[in-house]
Amino acid sequence: MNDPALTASSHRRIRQSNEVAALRALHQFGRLSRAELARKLRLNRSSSGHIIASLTADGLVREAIEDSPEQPGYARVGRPGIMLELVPDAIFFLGVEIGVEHISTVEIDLGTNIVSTNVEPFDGPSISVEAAVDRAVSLALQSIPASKLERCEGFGVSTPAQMDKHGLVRLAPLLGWRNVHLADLVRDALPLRVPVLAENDANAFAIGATYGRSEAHSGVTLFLVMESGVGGGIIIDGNLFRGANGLAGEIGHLIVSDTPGPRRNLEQLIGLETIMGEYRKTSTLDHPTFGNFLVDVQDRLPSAVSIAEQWARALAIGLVQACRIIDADRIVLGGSVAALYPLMTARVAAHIHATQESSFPVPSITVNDEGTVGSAFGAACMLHQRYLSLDSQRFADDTAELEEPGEDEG
Amino acid sequence: MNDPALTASSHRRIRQSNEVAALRALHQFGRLSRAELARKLRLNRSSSGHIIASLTADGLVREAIEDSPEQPGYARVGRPGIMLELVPDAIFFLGVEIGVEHISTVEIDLGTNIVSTNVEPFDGPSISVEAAVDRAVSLALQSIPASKLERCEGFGVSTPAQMDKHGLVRLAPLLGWRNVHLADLVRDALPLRVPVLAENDANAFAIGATYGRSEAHSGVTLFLVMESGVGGGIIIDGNLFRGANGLAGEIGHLIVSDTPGPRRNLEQLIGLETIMGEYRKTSTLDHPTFGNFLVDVQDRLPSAVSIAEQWARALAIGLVQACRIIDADRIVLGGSVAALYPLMTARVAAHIHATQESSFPVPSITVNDEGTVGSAFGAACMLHQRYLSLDSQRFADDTAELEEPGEDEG
DNA sequence: ATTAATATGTTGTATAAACCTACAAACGTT
DNA sequence: AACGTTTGTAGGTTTATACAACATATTAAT
Repeated sequence: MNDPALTASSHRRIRQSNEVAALRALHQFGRLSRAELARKLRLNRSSSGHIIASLTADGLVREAIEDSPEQPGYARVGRPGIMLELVPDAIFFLGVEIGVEHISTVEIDLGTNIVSTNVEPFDGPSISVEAAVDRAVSLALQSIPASKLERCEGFGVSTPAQMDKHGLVRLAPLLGWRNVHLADLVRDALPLRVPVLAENDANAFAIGATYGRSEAHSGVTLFLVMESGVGGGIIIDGNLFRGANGLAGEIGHLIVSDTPGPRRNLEQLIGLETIMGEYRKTSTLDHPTFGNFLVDVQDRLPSAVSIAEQWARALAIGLVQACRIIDADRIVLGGSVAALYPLMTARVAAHIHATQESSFPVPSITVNDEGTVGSAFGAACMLHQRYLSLDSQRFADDTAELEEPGEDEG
Repeated sequence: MNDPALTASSHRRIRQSNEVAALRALHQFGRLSRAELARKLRLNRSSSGHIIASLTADGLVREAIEDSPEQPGYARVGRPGIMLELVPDAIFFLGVEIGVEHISTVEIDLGTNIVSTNVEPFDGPSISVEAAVDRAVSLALQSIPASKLERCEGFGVSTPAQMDKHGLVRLAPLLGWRNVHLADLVRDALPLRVPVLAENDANAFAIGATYGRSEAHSGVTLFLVMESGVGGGIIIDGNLFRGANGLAGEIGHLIVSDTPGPRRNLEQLIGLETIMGEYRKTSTLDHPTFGNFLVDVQDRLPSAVSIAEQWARALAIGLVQACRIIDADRIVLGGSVAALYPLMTARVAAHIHATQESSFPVPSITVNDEGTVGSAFGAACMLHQRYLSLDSQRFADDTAELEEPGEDEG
């Protein structure tokens, strides 16, 4: 009906917007004085003081105790400012990943530090959505004392599924779901009333890997998660780019084969499945693992190197193709297969140069070192991000919560 | 230094933001009463009145004379509102396209109506940047009376080049340019001090084809310009997505060949050059034109149909590849080759379905019917868009214009 | 050690712009 | 003609920022 960018700013909204900006600045820069904040926000010093007073009253911000390591950069003159910081345990957010083989949960605080994690084996395909949601919710809440629950300010879910931005799952082939409103199910299963967001696991991973990172704050980052499947996500200026149907960055389904024969997509060429399939043919071990493969590659065992070389080539082609379309300046590799990249950096670079025209820029490629809870962490970060935005529930109280179902474009 | 999204809203900014929102709403919806505007902007009716008064005083908005065609939809009750509209000739914007073979210029008014156009033959490769800029500027200004000049509020340039968002051309292979600051050159060549923006021609075309269109106001549109070369642009929620280096959407360099032999990119498969090359081999005419080819395809001449079929297949593969990455919900085809699409709609759709997995959504495909000045028009639209934003020069007067060179990420 | 210089945090006042309420005006309906 | 409904406008209120002034804390200089 009306564009989000079109809504006007009322009086309350100014303060809200500025409080949010202050919180974001504190999150991004860690510690700031009121005066520094005022400069960053192009705000008067006194206004900055008022905003901080309000945030302090809410328990979100406090004056840091004197242990600042005294930046050695430049000797500052004049009265030193009182450093301010977010109060980490003022509130917290939960993220869960409902995977195919496990459920992971993460609790993060206002400083996006991981407070605790849980992982539990899980047989996704054999379990109904409702049961999966129940398991996920109880696992996430099990280590949270009841007294702390009310400080929860958001619950994020990530799962390998195509879903729209409202959390309506169109299709989750690996879990056998179809047309279920995951976000609503989680909302109903929760014993608290907090914002709930659901997102594709690769997208969530991408958010988690970039959220708060100052490098990712501007520019285009392509995130690749390589496990059995190959998923991906795109972060533009620090925000997830979902595309029209949440499928943006689903790079695993790119067609890469330029070999004769059946058409093969990137997932079939660089996924764990394929690597291990090839490796098993040549390995002398009974039950070769991916770790064995990495060692063999490192030892330059020809059979393993050959597999890795194929992988490097397919990866390079896939990345070049993707960059022709989104022109990323940063590529981040994640998932267990990413461990192969450091051994093949030069070969991947060579294939990239061989594949694309020389006038095109080459993006930087890095490996993400998050643990196994990356996707759940990203889901939690989504709610942190939401909290530090004008959509925050912090401001939902006064607005009359006008019900407008189906307002968005279908 | 500080993120754009991080700057706070001061007092002036609120009004500015609301004036901008009002102008945008009027541009988007054409005519609105004060009360309608207030509802759209979620603003109080009286505030809406104040904002309109201010805009009217500036000569940008006026009360429409009584000729509204009286929407027959629903009989409205109560006092009818006074319709407001933008004053089209309050200000104007100029756009020029410095092409390889011609220079085109467009003048648009505040309502983004085309007021006048000029086209002039031009031999790009043989002419220096400075001379090209001079020619472009004088052609754009030649039909503008001096008295009107001061109402110019922006000048846009489009040209086939890789350039950053500041208008610094990295490389323009077709024109032989390298590392020239096109926007600065144009700024210096202009006898007026107005905002100047430069953009890649395909990107500009994409803006022009979607700007103001309500369909494009949300969602992801992939725009394809098919001439001798094949360029492209991506519009996300009504805004151009440039990527890290302005190369986003440069789909012509996608690798599509899955045939054995040399690797071929999309441009080499669906560009005018290729089609005509193949067509010349089979045509009985002395100097076959693309028009002849279209007729032959329409007449189902086997040789022509075969060429078109190859084209349809390559196009389908390219589009599917692109959608795997950006998940577009709308594809717009432009350039002279786009005329082939209506004859091949079914074949393209068939190839799309054959190429991608059935679970993926199929974007809608349409043909853009802009004239030859599309790219220059888009360049002008960029400045219209800028004028209707908080970056508008309208607001630059009071702010102290603090010079901060090199502030952006390098 | 005292003074000057500089930057910070706080306070009180001014101002801008939105909100709210009320009311006259303009139109359709009864 | 009376009534209900919606619009546009005017006066008063609210709120959050800007501005100016001042006390405070620290470094540099005399």
